Amino acid sequence: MGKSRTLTNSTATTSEIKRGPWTPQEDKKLFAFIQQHGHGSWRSLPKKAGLQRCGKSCRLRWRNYLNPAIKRGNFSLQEDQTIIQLHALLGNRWSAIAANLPRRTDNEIKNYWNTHLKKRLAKTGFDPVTHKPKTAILASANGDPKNLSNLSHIAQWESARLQAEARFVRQSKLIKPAPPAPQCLDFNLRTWETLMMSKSLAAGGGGGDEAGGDGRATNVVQEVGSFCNFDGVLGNNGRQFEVPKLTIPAAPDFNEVSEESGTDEYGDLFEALLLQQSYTNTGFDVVDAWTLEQCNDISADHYQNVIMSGGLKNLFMFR
DNA sequence: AAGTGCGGCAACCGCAAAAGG
DNA sequence: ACCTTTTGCGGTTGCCGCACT
Repeated sequence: MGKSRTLTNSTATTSEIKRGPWTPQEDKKLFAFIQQHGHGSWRSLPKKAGLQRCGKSCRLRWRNYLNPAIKRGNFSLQEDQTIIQLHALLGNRWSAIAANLPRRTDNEIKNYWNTHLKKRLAKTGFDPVTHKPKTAILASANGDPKNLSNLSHIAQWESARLQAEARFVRQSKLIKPAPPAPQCLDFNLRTWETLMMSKSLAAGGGGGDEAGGDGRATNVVQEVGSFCNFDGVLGNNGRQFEVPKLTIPAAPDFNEVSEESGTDEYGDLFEALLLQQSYTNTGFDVVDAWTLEQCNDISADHYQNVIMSGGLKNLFMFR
């Protein structure tokens, strides 16, 4: 730390080793040399290639920039999701994450995480380290009984996460492509639970304020109702439970809502959807995946309604 | 037009693990 | 078994360019 790159170019003491940004000429030399001879020993490469760099610097430059096998440029939505999912499982093990993203380097993924994804998670109310909803963390910290449902969701998430992690380790040992794993943790189940919770609250004769004291659960039901239709029954590995199948009403004019719209009025919801998509695909047996294709079928009107009522995000955050 | 602040990213550093002698 | 060298990894820094004032 603190060890500065002010060393850069300033200390002639370290012989003639150059540091700092690479010039096109240097890139050309390194590239041509490796194309012709391979890199061999990195330590001896600079001399052979006529570069005044240390081997380590050459290696880094090749690995993160010059190597034609690497892909540069914008990350796709799929890649975003993969990174978020794998980070939830692996933490800051960038090389392991990179191994699952063909042609991407660990350095690039690390930078992308730190500059984009971390912020996106934080913005949508998730802790970028634990991947848990911040509100849930707070609730567990103050032991508020009104937020017990949060705790059960956290436990559910954590349990599933650990299973997924164990699975990941097993699969790594077997060196086999990872098949989808059978653990139910999906949007529909949570939606269902939220619905059930709300119904029981309603049946208990409470008004809206019974739901966590702020009427939110009732709002959630209303929003789910305005937003989706429920049907379908499914089983899960012998344990039967009935879970509503989520379908999104089709609407034609959703094109105006896109990822690129960024900071428009749909931005928050869009990010929540992206996040939801990321978590629901964490290698679990997703009953009815909430795909972006489905998102594209949501009408702008629905979006606006939900945004204005301000509750959907809370649903995503397991309220 | 100039100054300032901020975000993104390339590159560096130190440490750990692996490989070689 | 030990030591040295090489490679890999993750955290951090600082330059550069863009946006804003």
